[in-house]
Amino acid sequence: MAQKQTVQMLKALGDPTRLQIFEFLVRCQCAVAVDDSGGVSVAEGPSAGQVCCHVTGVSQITSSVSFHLKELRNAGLIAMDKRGKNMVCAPRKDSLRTLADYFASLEQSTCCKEK
Amino acid sequence: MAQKQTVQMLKALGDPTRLQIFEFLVRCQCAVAVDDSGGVSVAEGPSAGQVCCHVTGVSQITSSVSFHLKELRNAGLIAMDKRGKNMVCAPRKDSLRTLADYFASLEQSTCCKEK
DNA sequence: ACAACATTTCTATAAATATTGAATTATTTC
DNA sequence: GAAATAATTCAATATTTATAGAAATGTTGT
Repeated sequence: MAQKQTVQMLKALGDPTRLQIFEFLVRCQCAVAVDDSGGVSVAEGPSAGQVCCHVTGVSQITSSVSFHLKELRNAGLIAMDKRGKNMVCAPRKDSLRTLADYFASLEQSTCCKEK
Repeated sequence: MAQKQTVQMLKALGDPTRLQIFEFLVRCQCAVAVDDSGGVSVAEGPSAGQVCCHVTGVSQITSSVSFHLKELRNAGLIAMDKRGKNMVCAPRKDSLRTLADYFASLEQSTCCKEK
């Protein structure tokens, strides 16, 4: 893979707010599965508004969350689909795999095994 | 692990110059192993000067490389040992393991397997 | 068409970060 | 002890990035 894209992903996650958002989206894929409110399905993931409410627990500027979500999408870390008024967000599994593999292979390439 | 430290590592690697430096250090642990010049041992890793020369291939401001190396060290990604006039740098394996595990576990926690 | 809602875009501001060269510190060698 | 070398610190600048609120866009329901 191009190094440029790796940098983009790492930079996107190298911000506390964005990592929080991203982790929420990943975890939420599970949490929402048992949510019977019907508002959000597992396949869909939470809306930007839900992400927004979650970030600080109480209030959060929507435009700020919008900005960070766009950064995550531009880095290829999440997918965003428009569903009516809402913007439905979900993590991209391939990006997680890419990053996990990247660090695993770096770990392998270190010949010097001790300490 | 603390989320704060994860962010710090990702931010440090989310810069093209630093990722280049870091990858060089990781690869060099192998490359140097077969180097018979005797100048650098496997256990030691390359010096900051060698890193400096490598980054752009030809010339690179030393203070800039020094800055980036410090960032990598502060993030816990590399170790730096003073050896006479030189600063010997080597990647920290535990950090690679930590990051590989982090993304692997995130990948696992996504219930929604399809797509 | 109008009102309510969700999200994005715009504009301005503040804060963090990268880059550069000069000056400084520390170490080796003569 | 002085010169040479390696690396860091310092100070100035340029660039990028995050934050915030207002305005604009687009969608739903009446």
